[in-house]
Amino acid sequence: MSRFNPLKADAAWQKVWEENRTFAARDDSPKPKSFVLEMFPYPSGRIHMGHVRNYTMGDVLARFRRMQGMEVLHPMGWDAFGMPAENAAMEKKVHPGNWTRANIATMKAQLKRLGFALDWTRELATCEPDYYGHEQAIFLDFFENGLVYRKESAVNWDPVDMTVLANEQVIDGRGWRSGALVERRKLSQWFFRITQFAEDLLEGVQALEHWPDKVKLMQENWIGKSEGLQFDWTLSDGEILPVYTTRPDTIFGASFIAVAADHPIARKLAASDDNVRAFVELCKQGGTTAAELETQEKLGFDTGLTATHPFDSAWQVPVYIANFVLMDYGTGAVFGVPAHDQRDFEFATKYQLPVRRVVSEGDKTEPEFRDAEAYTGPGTLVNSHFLDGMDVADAKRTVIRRAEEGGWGKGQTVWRLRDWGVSRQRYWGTPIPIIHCERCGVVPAPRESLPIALPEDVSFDIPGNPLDRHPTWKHVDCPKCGAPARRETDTLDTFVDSSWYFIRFASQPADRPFDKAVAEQWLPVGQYIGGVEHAILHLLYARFFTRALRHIGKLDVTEPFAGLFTQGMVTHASYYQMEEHDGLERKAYFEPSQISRRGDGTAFLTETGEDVIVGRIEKMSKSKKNTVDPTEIVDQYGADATRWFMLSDSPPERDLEWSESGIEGAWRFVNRLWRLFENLSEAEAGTGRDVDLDKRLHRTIAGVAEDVESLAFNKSVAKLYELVGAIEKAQPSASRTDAIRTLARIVAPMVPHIAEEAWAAMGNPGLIADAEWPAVDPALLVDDEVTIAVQVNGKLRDTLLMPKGAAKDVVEAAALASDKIVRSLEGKQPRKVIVVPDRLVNIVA
RNA sequence: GCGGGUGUGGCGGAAUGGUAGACGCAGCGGACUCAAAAUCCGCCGUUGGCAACAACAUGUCGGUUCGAGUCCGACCACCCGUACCA
Repeated sequence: MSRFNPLKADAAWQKVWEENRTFAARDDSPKPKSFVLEMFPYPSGRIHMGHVRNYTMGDVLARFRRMQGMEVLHPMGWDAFGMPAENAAMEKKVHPGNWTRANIATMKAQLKRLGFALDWTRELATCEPDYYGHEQAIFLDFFENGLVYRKESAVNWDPVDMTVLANEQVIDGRGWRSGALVERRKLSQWFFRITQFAEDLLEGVQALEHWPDKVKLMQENWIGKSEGLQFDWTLSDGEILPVYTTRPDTIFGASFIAVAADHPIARKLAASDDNVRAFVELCKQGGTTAAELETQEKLGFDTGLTATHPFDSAWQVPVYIANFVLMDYGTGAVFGVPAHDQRDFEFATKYQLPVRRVVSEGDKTEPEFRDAEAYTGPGTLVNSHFLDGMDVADAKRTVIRRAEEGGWGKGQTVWRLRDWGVSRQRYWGTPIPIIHCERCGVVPAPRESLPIALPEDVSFDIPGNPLDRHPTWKHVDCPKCGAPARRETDTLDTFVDSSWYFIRFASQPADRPFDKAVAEQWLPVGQYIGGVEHAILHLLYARFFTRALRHIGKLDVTEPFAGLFTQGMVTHASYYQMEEHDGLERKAYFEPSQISRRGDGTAFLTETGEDVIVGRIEKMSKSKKNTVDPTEIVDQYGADATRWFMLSDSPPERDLEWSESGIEGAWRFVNRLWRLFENLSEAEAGTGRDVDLDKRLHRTIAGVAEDVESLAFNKSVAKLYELVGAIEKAQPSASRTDAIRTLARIVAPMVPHIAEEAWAAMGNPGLIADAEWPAVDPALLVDDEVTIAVQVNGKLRDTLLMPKGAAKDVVEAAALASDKIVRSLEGKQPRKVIVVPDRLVNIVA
């Protein structure tokens, strides 16, 4: 008997699949269509275990759906634009394109090595003109339909690197790379009008049945709908100040007004008053990190202005400038009701402003507010003139109605969601197809000039955008008037690239982004699988794209992803020693391959014997050096064992801890399978039926199908272990032979190489990848005998083997006759006997 | 702070309100072997007991129920998201 040779089998079957184009999806197939998609990778260099887990899950589902008779689209591509390529260009002096394409080649080979059932004929890379050219066409479509616009917007500007930084790249107010103090700069930038679809995006996400609640909630919060009143206050200098509130009911609890430091009123005052200017400057200081905001003191500056209460012209409230008011939400001005808003309460306490109760809390109705915290709960309006006695909702409606009648305010919905700024001052991205002409202004690039390709001859020696300083690229004649003009040198946010790649996978004509009819055959994606880190931005942007495309009549799909699954991370312990660096303590990490563990859990460097600290179990990352290269594992154990381990043990939505013993267990299982398959082809088939084994087989077929359908791979793995154990123990019989032959098909989606090997060895024609999922005989799913638990006062005392469907009184009699039960009752009379048919008997005594 | 999730043996985890701990990993004992690897058989929550068995046990405390890991209420711990959103 030989051991399974994965190296040989993997390569052989991967070649067969490739030559037969087994996994190429046919647009014209008469079969029902299924689109299985995993989030495409960024080509960072090599694949990591997270990729392997993600793509294995999708692969099992894709192969399973094929076996169920569906035409499956399971494509792969590369999210190939982005910063790391430019960083590599700066550090290693390689062109971003060469670096990226070399990484793609490496990673593609690594993915192929795992035997994924991918349709490589549809492979795409977003950094190639035959992809981003079509993206430019979509940009022009959006532009023509008013979904794209340009506006001045503040950005984080790194004056040394001469580039715009994302918020995540600003650390303690300094650029992450240069360390220079970041400036807020106004730049003219391109925006997608995502807020136009805010309501629809919110309603749509709520209707997605096959999305995790967690992700739906995150999207809802991000869109952030709130309903309230925008209304005017007249200031003592005669200006009108619009204020937005979600609590118009508390209008009679108003204590002060606060405006943002960059509010026009504050700016106007700052121009003539040094004290105001000093305070405004103070507000701009301080970081924007979570920790700092939390501890930051609420600061206010009394402008000396007052505002007239809209319901009482004699009532004046002071107007402050405050550091906690945001200019870009609502109107940049709030009115403070300290009794019923915690933040207002803190502010009022600090500046000794009145705190007046206007909503009752239990039996507390008096206007004097003495509690240590604001009351934000429900109640009846008190001390509020005509609102007294109403509940909060009624009072809100009443105030909004009065404001609208009086012409000084109106009910308004405000969204947290902002329009999507897509301009990036970078080289390695999709050029924005726009030309700036001094005479004609902003002119879209002519369609026939697409794709507008990136120039290859660029340098990264000096900071700034290489496109902007390229000697010729940006100089172009205006398409309208022919005068010398300038190309837009900003490129698109890489999230734009990933907002429509799934459409391009479904249909990829050469002359346009996609064919409407063909794309609609496949879309929406039936099952989308990826990391939860994309729960908000990527998924929201993709949902915006399909809506925008539908809006302009290009594609009749609303939701891009009907089913979503967010898988957990692959984790591993990290190992480090503390070392001193420039007087600072820091961790120096070691790779797991350098480490040996002792029985007590401590660890040391294998080579030197030095102790190392065993750190947290956390996501595999290069910076923590706690990565395990999938390729080394595949080379050692084969693709099937690696895949099997990825599916075992941990529920897919939870983190999976990598372990050496885990992969060895998977390898053992692959060999157990192999022994069954190989002995079958050598030994003569048994005769006679083994009904228990038949039943177990059919239960497993049904159970595994159900588990795979719901992506509960750890459960299907457990069921397969049980079946294999039962087959191993069973005496030879026709049933056992059937079971082994069928087993190959049940495991095929998970361990496809050994399954093909077995399928061929058993003399079957064709490929197991094309075989049908085994049929379940429903008659074998029911048992004729059941084990019934017998409890006394809810505690298990005995079990009975009874025919299925036995009458209640028969079961009860059998239970009461049991020796163990008689003993447990200790002579007490049963007061009550509960019989659950085919399950249990509970005797209450 | 707010929102969400998780909490079960040494570990990963199973369990439509109905026999808690399936399955895997690790460990222990045995078989085979000159020996090892591989493989096979057995044991494996805690405590007491030779055993039969009993008691305890699903983060904590309470509740609903004939019966709770599962439902309800309060709390604790950890993880994730978010950031002064008026």
